[in-house]
Amino acid sequence: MIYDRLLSAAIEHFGRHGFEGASTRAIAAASGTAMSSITYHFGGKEGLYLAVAEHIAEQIAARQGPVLEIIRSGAITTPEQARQGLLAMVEAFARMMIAPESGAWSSFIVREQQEPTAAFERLYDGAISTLVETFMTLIVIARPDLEERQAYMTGIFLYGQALVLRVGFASVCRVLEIESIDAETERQLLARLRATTLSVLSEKPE
Amino acid sequence: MIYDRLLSAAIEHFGRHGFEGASTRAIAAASGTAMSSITYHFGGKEGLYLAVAEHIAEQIAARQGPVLEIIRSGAITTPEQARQGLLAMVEAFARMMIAPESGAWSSFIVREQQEPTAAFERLYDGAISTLVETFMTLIVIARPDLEERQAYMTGIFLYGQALVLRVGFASVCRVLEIESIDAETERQLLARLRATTLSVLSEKPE
DNA sequence: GTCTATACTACGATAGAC
DNA sequence: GTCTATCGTAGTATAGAC
Repeated sequence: MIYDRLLSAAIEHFGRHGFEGASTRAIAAASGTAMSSITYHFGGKEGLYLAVAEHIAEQIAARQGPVLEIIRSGAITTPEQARQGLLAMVEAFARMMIAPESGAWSSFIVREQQEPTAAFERLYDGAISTLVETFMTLIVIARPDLEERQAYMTGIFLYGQALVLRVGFASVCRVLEIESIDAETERQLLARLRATTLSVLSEKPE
Repeated sequence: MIYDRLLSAAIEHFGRHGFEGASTRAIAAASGTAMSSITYHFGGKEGLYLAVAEHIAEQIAARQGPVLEIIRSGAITTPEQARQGLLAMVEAFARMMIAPESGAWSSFIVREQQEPTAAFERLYDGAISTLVETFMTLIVIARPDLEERQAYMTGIFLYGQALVLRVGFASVCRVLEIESIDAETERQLLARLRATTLSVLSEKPE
């Protein structure tokens, strides 16, 4: 119980302020417990940080799991089937980027991408790798005109479109003149993302 | 002289570790001077942080300035002209994302996007706003079939494609099985980015 | 298991010598 | 202008009471 409260407070604090920026005292206080509980349950600040990474990986795997399930069960072979699978994955990813609940996760991961620590291994092996591999398998099928490496690069750019919704959040809000992403804006964003994704996937060689 | 050394060390430290994570002692040591020099020149840690934001904004403005100059001088009116302008801007931005020298800048900006402080105002007003406004003007011209808001969203996604090269750096390297982005990979990435950007800009309504 | 008390380190700010 | 010395605060870790 205190274990869980510590973990969820830690996600918030580490996500918002980074490893150095977050304070174990503040995390303990937010959990209504003493700082030494962190030592008892996680062995210290670093142990807590790694536990957060593992928890995030599990949550992502759980959220993206259903989509992956559908895709993998379907025995996808045609470019059109692959396109539909990719659309579903991009949309699920974009929804996660938009959801305020996952804000701390995204920040946590983004920090780790730029300055990877041991936590990045857990994130990548626990969740990201599965996503990326499925995605890359599909895009190779969807774009048979491209070499494998070129197809991977295309996949990276497709992911980037969704990523910007979180990583460029402050600028996105300024451009659209909003404070946060409301339901209508989200609908429009997803519709537009669908359109741009489709046009990239249907891109004709010049 | 010491002023410049402090500033450049600060960019590196703040970019890598964030505001709380960076230590004034470490920055001073890296500059070969005493910590109190920071107080003298910048008034304190926060003053130094803001000075870094301003410096980054200037650097970006200087780097992206030439492209903006060309675009604005050309009196762009046709969709085809706008497409060429957008391609140039996206490419310039992607080059900046790939360049290792700008790694600290990007990290600095990304942090500010997710948890904006007073430094974000300086970044946005000093550099980002000009870029974004030019970009959005062009995309409205390039995609006359879209409403303005839809066009803006499309522009956001286009930027995201380049952004992922920095923000998802660790994953990009894993997918492409490289340690860092070499010249040949950079060439391929830019070529692919050009193709996906073009297909988004030429997207036909269904 | 959880809390209190304490030890120890590192931080940023500041005063004062040069 | 730059450095040294020092202060107060906040950080993590740890020992020990309950």
